[in-house]
Amino acid sequence: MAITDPEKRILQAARKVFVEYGFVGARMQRIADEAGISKASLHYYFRSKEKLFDRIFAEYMDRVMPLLNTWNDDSDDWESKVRLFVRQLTTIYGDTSLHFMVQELRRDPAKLISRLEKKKRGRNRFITYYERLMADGLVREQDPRALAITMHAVCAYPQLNAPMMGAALRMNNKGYEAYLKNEYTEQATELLIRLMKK
Amino acid sequence: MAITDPEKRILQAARKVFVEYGFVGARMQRIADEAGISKASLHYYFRSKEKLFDRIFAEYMDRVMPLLNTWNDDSDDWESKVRLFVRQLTTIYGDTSLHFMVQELRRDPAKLISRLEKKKRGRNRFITYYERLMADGLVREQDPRALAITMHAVCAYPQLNAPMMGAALRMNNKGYEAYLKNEYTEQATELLIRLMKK
DNA sequence: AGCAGGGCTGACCAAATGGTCAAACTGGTT
DNA sequence: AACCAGTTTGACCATTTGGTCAGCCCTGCT
Repeated sequence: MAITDPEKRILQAARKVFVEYGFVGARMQRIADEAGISKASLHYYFRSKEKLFDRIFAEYMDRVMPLLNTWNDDSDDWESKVRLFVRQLTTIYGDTSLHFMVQELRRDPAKLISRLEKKKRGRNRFITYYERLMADGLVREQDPRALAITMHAVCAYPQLNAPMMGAALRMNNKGYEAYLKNEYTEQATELLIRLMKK
Repeated sequence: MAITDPEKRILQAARKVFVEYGFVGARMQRIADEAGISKASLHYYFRSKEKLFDRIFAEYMDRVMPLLNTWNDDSDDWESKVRLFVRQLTTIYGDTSLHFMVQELRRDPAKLISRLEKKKRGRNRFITYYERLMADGLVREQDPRALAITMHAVCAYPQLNAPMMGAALRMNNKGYEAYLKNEYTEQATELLIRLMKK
């Protein structure tokens, strides 16, 4: 609790509370407490719950969206590219609390759309890239869309639905988390590469 | 709006409202309206919001849980087994509103645990099955846990995070949904089978 | 008709919650 | 000291929401 800019303290508190409880479940009082100020002060800095939420949500959005469009690189070494991509996806999806975004996106899809239209220029880069690789005969012929979905699914889902998958594998919280971090990511990467290999 | 058992009408209304808004966002008044009765009547049948919610949640849980343990069959024809499994997963995950369960499970993981302990007898059946197949040299050698996760991920995620993936693929709602139903499921099945083949 | 009991509801309540406001406090400037 | 602008807050408000309750209505029984 260092003496820092109140606005930053508020944002940090809001992040925490919104991610944990979602927009509907979050309480302004709680955010104020967490930031160490009064609720009135909170409203002094951010006029409304909605305004504050939008700020937080946009933040997360801007961090995740680029991942849907990566793959600028045009090199032929797609294998290490996949490795890098998976590493990025899992880490960002992990500490970015994807579940928060999924939840809020469902509550108000308009938010995504408006924020998305701007960046929607051109086709998905992974797809373009993979099509090029196919044309050059470097990878297996298949619908790159299914591949794209699979990549994201394999990285995101185990974290998104951790309680269920952990239970299915008969692991407790710690064990499942450890498995994800220590073994699964590596295994998933290999699976994905195998899917693309000719 | 046929004249049916009020309790059934309530349950149906509750299902709809809880799934759409989640426990925190759901309103008892709304459920009552949807069921065509007064809020007081609603409380007459189900003492509290929590009690009503538990009933609904348990319902969904009982429908999804078996999927985590399928694979009774011991035949060697694992390929058609995979095909069947994927079909089941996608349909049940689809109309069962997996997002609802994921959301509520995160809100109160204890609910899963208590309801899970009962069925937690023995190991995961898919894993046991796959280990047998490996021992018999019928499939590729690999950690079946990663495979189990991948299967669920590939079936659930595209529906769970539809807005994001749809956007990533530059499709509108309808288009994305159509793609999932008409092509993706098939492609995903083939991907999974290819992952297991020797 | 009278009555009993379950189903159903309008009116009501207490608590929670997002938001407002006038007043107090702070540090810097003249 | 007087003043000013930006910051902070306790007290307060209107609304929403889960839940309660006394009583009405309906049906079947005597």
